Amino acid sequence: MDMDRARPQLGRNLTYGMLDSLGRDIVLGKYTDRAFPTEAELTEQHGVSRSVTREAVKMLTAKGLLSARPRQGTAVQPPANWNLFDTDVLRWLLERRFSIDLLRQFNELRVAIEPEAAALAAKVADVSDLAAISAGLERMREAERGSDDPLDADIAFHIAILQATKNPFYGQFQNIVSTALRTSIRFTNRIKGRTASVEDHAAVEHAIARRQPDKARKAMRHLIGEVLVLIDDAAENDPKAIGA
Amino acid sequence: MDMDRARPQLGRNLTYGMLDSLGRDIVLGKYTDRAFPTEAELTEQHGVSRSVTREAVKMLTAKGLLSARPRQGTAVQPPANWNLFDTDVLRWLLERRFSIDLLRQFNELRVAIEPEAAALAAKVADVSDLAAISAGLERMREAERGSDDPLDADIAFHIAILQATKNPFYGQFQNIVSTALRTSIRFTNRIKGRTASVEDHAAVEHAIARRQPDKARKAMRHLIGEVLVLIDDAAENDPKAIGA
DNA sequence: ATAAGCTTATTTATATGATTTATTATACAT
DNA sequence: ATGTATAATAAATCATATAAATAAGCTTAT
Repeated sequence: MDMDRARPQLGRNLTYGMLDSLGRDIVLGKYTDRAFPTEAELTEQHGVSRSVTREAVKMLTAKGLLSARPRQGTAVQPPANWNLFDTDVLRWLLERRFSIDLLRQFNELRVAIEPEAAALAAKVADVSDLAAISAGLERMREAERGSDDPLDADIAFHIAILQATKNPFYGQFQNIVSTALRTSIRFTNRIKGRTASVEDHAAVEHAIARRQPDKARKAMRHLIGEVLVLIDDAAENDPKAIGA
Repeated sequence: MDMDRARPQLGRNLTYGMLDSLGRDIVLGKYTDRAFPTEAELTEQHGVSRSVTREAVKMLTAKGLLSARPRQGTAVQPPANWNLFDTDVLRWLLERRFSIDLLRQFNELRVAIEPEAAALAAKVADVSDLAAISAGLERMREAERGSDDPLDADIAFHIAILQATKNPFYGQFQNIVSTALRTSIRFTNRIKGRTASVEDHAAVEHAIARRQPDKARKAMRHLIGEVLVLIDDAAENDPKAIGA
């Protein structure tokens, strides 16, 4: 009846293991057509104590996935209430059956955030910020020659720009962009031998270093626009969800 | 030594009351120069059970404000780890000693998100979306005549556009924008008799209804640009934090 | 018939004690 | 110095008991 004991290795401890397990199940839609288990049932199914169950449920509540009321039980919240900017939630979403729709929607967000971040960076970046951005670009060049990891380099570049804005709201997207890029890499790599265009990235870096906000914005917009085109093409060629 | 018993009226129950109380304290910086209490100390100080304490701490952990490890205790995470897109966290931040800096930074985010949302809406909004946007605008007109609440109307308009994008990542900003606008209203109203320009909002609505993404983007950008100018002026005239 | 009030069953919420595990500082030995 | 055992500490876990909230059904007065 159970066989689903929490696996501590998935998290720091039982609570985190259960958090991860339940989070995945919820996002996978396991409970769309049936009631979410009661506290007592969860406890039995996972073979843990009530404390562990309750604390995992409370964390999922804090992330917007669940709500609990006496007598009524615990219920999955509508997806609109889920906090997509929580890296756990975002990771669960991206790791489930891969959805090209979600990837497109995420990049529709990037095309808003990152060009504006580049423009801001061009205004307020200090020398160490500029150094970090240049370093990211340099890593991309090295990756092209095979001596660095292309994904890590790409991420480092985008992260450095978000950091350079000195705006904590843009800073938030560091984790979010990292998570999303890391999880969607299998897909992006499949599209073609495609390594991200170093030229396009260099144009962004150049504009920021020269303190040209408008140019930086346009260059970044072009760069992410390319990704969106790529995604739309892929969606046409292979309309069904891609990959696994 | 304590006198700080949790007040259930602040939340649905003791746990939520404690969540709110601790969240405020953390954001206020109460623990920047001293260690965060241990589980046992929190329990005693707030006059609640360990269950309540642990569950509140777990929720704050899920929101990025705390982390707990055996032997080391529970510690406040650096602000960069806080999930600013969690409405609780955002509300705590905005409700503490008011910071005009935070308001500016938030509107630097809006100037990225909302113009792009308007452009997207111009592309994909359906009739009911357009109706909701028009309804928001109409409410603003009514508010101008005194027969509706200006803040609610303004929020409804912006929310409707985010909703119309059909993109869940933009949808997330509905709660965030609502929270921020609602909390910063005291400030914005103080700047001048200032009601938001209905004309500027009408331009956005018009462009979306006519399916003109570029015009919609520009109109929205102009609108929020005005707010930023307002904030920067206020910051110059009164460089110190405003309000309370 | 209908609405208000009462009862009951169910589920989360709270409290508390005991035990276990993870971590780190310290003492000790090599 | 470097590694190893030990002790101390705080969270993590388990177990159990009691309280509070509330949905649903039942009763009763009108």
